Amino acid sequence: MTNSGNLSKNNPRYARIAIPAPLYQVFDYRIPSAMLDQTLIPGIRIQVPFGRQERIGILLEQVETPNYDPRKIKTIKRCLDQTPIFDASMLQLLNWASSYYQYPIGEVTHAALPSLLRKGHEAKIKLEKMWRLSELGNSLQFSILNKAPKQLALFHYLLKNSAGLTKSQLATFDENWSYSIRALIKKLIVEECSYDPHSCIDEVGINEGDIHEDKNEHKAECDKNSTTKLSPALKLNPEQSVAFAKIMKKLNCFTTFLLFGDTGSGKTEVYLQTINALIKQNKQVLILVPEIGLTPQLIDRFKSRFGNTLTVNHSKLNDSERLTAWVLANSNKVKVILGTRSAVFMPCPNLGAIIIDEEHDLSFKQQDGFRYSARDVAIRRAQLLNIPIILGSATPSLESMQNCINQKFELLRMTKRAGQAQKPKIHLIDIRAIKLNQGLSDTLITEIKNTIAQNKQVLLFLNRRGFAPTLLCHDCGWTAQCLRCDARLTYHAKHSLLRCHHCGSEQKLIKQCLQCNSQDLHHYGQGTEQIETALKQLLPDANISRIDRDTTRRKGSLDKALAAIHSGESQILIGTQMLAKGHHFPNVALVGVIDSDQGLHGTDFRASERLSQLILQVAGRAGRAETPGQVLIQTHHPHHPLMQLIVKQDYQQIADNLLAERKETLFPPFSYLAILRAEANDADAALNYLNDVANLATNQAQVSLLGPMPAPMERRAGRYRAQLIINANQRKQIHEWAQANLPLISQSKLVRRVRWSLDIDPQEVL
DNA sequence: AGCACGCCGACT
DNA sequence: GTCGGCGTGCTC
Repeated sequence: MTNSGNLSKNNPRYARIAIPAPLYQVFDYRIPSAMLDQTLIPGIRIQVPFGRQERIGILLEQVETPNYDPRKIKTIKRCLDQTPIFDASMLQLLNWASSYYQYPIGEVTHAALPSLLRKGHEAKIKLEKMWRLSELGNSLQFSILNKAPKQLALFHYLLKNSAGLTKSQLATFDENWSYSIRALIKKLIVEECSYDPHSCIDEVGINEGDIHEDKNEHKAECDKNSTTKLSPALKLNPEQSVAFAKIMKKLNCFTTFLLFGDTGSGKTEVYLQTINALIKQNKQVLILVPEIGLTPQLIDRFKSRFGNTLTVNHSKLNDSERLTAWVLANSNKVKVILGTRSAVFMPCPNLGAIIIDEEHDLSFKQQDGFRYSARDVAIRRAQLLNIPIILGSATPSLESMQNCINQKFELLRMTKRAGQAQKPKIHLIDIRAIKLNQGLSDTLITEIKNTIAQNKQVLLFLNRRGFAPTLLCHDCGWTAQCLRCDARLTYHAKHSLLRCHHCGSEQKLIKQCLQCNSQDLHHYGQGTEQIETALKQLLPDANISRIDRDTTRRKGSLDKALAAIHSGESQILIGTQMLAKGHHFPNVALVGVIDSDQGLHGTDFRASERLSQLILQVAGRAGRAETPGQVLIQTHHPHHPLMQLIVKQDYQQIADNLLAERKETLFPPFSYLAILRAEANDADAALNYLNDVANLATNQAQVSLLGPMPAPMERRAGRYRAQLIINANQRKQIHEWAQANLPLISQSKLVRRVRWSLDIDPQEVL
């Protein structure tokens, strides 16, 4: 593939470049003679003229014969890198992803980089900003600061630390440091500085201690696995030991493990010890967790174990923090790379294993643009590098379960709770024909009271925020609908609003029916806000925390609420799935699922799978420490077979049943899907476009097409949506069909009127 | 995607 | 007469 070395110097050489543009092709450029002596290694960034603009692309390879009229070929403007920003295996991975997900290679390479690198920033990081006294400041009489005690104190502190102080050092000295510093800078007493740029991190590696304030801890971790300040490994129970031993046997070859471990069985400890083993071999480990699961708690747990050999890739990092994380991972000094979906593309020059926690989680699939599955890309990455990958879950996806049956994955099963904890007991509350108190049955209310009386916490789960999902006119039956979506508006009592949860639009609460002017408007159904209100009436003395998107919108409010829960200040927690994932609440003894029936009649073929995963996950929040837990599920379908299996907490059986169903109906994992979606401003454009594609598409691959049909919620945010489902027995057929028809899809004469997307292995068939 | 070109309607 | 609406075409 890379033939740069083999070409004779006399032949004209062309650079084949991936350019970020929604175009399914690569672009060839002439290499200027000045660059001909340089070794242009694939994977470097190159700036080129593109149309009337300039763009930064990635060199894929050098070729002797361009795929374009040589007279029209333009010349490279400049190289941005000496050493490749993507190594050979990463380029291979990106090429694979581009063809697998049928997405332009230039966009794929673009998506795999932090934004500063996309914009042409050097692949190095500036060291942390620091402040020190200026020459003037050093020769100063303090007396002129007598009227500003804070500034004076800071001045003395800086005088003692002539080399300068970092943001965090200053912040520990005085939390309002930035005001004082700014004032001192204005007076020319203090100047900004940073370390010598030559000691910047580059591909050679970081200069120990320069980045992290805590030099000792960093050194300790880098030199030897001295565990001075770091928490020690826990003792593994027999099941954990077996799993760990099986992983250890395959450290040097590609194996996909499915660590199917019930809640509390100690999956994380298996990860941690695996990581430790690899660090001892000087290898790196990449860990991906769901978006919602990358909590401060989890980060702390990893930090306390691996100290500064860790880099984290939050969704909340800013551009330069992202670049720092990227450079650190690339430097190979950082051994543990922890992140969400996009971290699957983090550079790891010495990667020894990949871990995907909660592998069934939806957030591993990107839902717009480049619609990749980080889990599947990670498996491919592990395969290319010939290293093991561990997928962990208490409720694995049916795809992964089937892959174990097919022996594509190696199953590691853990059923015992680690430590003292016992499995919670799950009971159903049959709420058919039962009078409910704002959605709550008497049984549930009584148990809530009992639990808090015993000084234990209660967690109530309802996957619907707001006060009530429906506002209905009692006289004529009219309901408040969103003007831009085919959806009802949700009543939010606190702000007296009607909100659309699909497009975000909101309006003041109306007092009169818009159809018959009646004032007899009622709200129906319950949301988390209503449950909170109801419980405040029922238990006026209880401390209640509600956690959903409405209460955690402001930065830091989630952390605050979680802190109140951990301190025991809150006795009752009400939340949506935000609360169900990733958190440990050791003192929760009762989990209540207020409405379990939503998922039973979903339109998506994965609705049952998702429902059982979610309920079992919520149930797992109960009784994690020595407190035995109880789970109560309110349902109208107590005899539904799925509900019965959920009570038994038998996910294996649930999966077997659902797999049998999928086999019968030929849905994934027994077939493969792609969806061509389209949306447009007028009602017919999207359907017309999809009809055009469906009618003109070549079908050598013999796929079956379902539709075109309107999307289940046809209108959303004022746009009409439609979809065409492509279904086949073999993965290959999907790709053949997509490849053959992509020109038609992207260039149909009706395409200008729509926005379209092709989704390979869609997760939501909506 | 971005950007320019070009062709039509409604303004100072 | 020009400003600017967005339909169309192109990017090595």
